[in-house]
Amino acid sequence: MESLAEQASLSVANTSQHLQVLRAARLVEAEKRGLFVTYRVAEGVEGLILSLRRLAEARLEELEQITQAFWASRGALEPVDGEALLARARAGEVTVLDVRDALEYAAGHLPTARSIPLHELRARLHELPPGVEVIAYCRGPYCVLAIEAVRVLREAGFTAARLHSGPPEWRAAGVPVVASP
Amino acid sequence: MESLAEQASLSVANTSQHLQVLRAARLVEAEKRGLFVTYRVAEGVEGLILSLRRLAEARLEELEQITQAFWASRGALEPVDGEALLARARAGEVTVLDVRDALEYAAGHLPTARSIPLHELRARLHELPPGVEVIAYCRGPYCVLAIEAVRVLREAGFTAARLHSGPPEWRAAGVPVVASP
DNA sequence: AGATTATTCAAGAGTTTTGTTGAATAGTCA
DNA sequence: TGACTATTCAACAAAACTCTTGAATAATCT
Repeated sequence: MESLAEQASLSVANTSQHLQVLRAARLVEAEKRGLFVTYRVAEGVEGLILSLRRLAEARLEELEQITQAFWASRGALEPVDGEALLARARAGEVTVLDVRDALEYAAGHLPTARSIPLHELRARLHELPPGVEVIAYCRGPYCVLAIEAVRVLREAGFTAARLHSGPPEWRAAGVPVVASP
Repeated sequence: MESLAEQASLSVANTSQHLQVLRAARLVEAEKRGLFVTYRVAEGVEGLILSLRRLAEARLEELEQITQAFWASRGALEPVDGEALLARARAGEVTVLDVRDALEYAAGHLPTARSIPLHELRARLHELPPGVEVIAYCRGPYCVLAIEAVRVLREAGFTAARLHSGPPEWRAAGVPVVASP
């Protein structure tokens, strides 16, 4: 909650009110665990959001144009995808990097991924095996964290690329997404 | 447009404004044909609405309870479904009846259906072949026109039942839906 | 028990959305 | 061309939503 309010840059009270509304609408579920309350997006809601986005992509040509231009202007960040990635990661050929906040990583991430939030990346570059290609991801196609991460990694001499998709897409596609305790 | 404003019981100007907003959002398409403008829900939007409804049905148990109670209180209107209906209709064993407005019928209806808007039904009962079972439908599961139609038909001595689904569901399921010129 | 912390509640201000009214535009028919 | 009709525009009023502030509640720690 604390963390949600901060990420949305809203007051804590306002965030709480929003969550109450969403809870009354059964779109999120709350679980009280000691002093904290954990909120979870309800089953099926993520899928609807993805459907909505697909419709938007299908109908708004200018959206595609804008995002294309944006990505192009950020340098050639060719999207990488596919499940072969998992095998390559297990074999140590690539490092899969989750650059979202630690709490988001804990809530669900790719099995082989390690967590370094973007704002800590520059200071923790030494944790990455040198000379190994890095594949960074964040929340999905419209999240810019991984784009920035790739920039930082390339500046530091790494071969780096961005994974276009994120946890919501993987869950929808049946790709395993694990949570940390 | 005229007809949309009336059905929504909104002023014509207000209806026009809503449609302009929806058009700017690419959710509806407009086509000017002489003095009138024809509006059409854009491709894919109907599907999103169905997805949204499915989510609502899945998550809101009270919705199911309310609708069950409502239908039960309206008498035993067992829902009838399936494509065998089309065959039976072609064979003349049942009359399929569309009780929506004439314009809605024209925009798309079941191939074998004939149109009698609900408010004209009592006066046009004689058009129906006597002694033949009638299956009435309207806009879909949450539309009450067909429920009322069944009541009227039974009062008049017909064997009548309600088709639970409507054109949006059929289109999503690939059932043929035809339009009148 | 008392202090501390995370979350929720309640009242009010600011902003956005929705609706109304009356006039303007554009196409049709005589 | 001029009268007519369907639709849209523009300005304003009403309603709903969002956010802030300050206090209340509930669980934890010392």
